[in-house]
Amino acid sequence: MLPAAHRLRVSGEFTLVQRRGTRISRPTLVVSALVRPEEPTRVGLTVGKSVGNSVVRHSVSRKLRHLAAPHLTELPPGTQIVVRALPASSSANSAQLDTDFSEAIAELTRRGIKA
RNA sequence: CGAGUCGGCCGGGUGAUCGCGGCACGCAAGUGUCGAGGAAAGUCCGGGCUCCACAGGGCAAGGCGGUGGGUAACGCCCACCCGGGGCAACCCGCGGGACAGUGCCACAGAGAACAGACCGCCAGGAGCAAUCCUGGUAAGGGUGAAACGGUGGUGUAAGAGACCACCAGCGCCAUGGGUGACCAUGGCGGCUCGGUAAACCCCGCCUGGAGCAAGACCAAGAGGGCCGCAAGGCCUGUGCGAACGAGCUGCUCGCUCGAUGUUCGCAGGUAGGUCGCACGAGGCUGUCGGCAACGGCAGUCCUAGAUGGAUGAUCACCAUCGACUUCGGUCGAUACAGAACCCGGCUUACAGGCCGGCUCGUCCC
RNA sequence: UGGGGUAUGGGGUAAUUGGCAGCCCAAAUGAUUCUGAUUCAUUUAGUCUAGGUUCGAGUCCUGGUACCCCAG
Repeated sequence: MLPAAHRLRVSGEFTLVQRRGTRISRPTLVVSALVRPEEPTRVGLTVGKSVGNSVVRHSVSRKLRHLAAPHLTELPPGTQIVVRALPASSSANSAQLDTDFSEAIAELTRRGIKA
């Protein structure tokens, strides 16, 4: 699970990462990332209304938040990540979400992340 | 045993490892402990709480609507009354007023609201006849959701509450019962008056406005400042523009304030932290009062508090359901749904299961 | 959190005292043509949902569902 220090909180930071960052998409989610070396590594989640009702959205965001924790150390320091959940994620179990997220992170490190 | 009806309850369980949020202890590492619901939902009513407003008069606007009780309050709940449905248990009802006034009742039909006469029936007259004219009548026919009492008789040219008996309905009176809505019995009256107020309306009762992003405090602040490394966000001074009025939170009268002014808009938007914020119309148990809703008393318990927003992941065993089965098991699934200031209700969603009351039918003793 | 609105065939839209649910496009069938387009004729299909008031409801009332908008 993510401690509070590693969460993205401010609305402006979300738009910044999603607009300027590198973007990788998988069937269940879209990952945007941006390196800002002076910041701690942080992750933010966006789970829209199209995913499902409140119970489904919370369950998806809990799974994603749990999955993000082990990847924090592999990333370059100061990486800002925004994970946007797509409607397909409502029916996916956590194993599928894990493979999608890990692939996305691997793709990001291979391609390199914008600064 | 079958069919039905009403009500209450549960909402997967146990354990292990790794994590998240609050609180307590600790210098720290960490340890301990607590951590979603019956609807947390929809936001449809009612209240607490907070701020604003509150000299007064008038007019609007909205809501509610049998009676009695419960409650902090309610449009909620309980009991009863009345009307309708059901063999019954029981269910349903925005259930005041149509003699205050206005409006509407399509089509059909002669006629749809101070009744009226198409066919018909009867009498008189005209005519060779078919038929026509005048008058009486409203029993029968037909139309309609609805046609100005029903059945039987007396009566009559034919008929008719014209008269009589019974019944229905309306009004009044008396007696009895009930706190009351109302009910029962008896008598009298004229003989009989449509529906719609979830149409306008009338009557009675109730309602100041906004909402925890309410609101309070701390910090800082004068041509700038605060938070942030930054991107960016914020506070006010100030500037520009518009109006001449503004306030009394619907309108108006009236009153008060105001040109060094007031209001609105734009530059320029809801926050850095703390509190509010988890002990409350609170839960459980017992007992007493009450048909019940509910209330009194005693004992006992403390039970989420986030702010991009905490409940997740993996595994084992069991439970329930489904599919397959070589009957050993294997595989899959586990409803509706997630607290955001807090309570009381209503409404809606819900896999599956448990318990109880009552009614009807059949059989047996 | 507070407030407002909409829902009518597949799509877009009418319907006022409450009295036969229309119109355009689309679709289907047929005719015209050697074939297609155009044109003509015909047809299918609808009041978001559950109740209530009324003789009668798209319209009035209540609850619900979905969507949209406004303010903070």
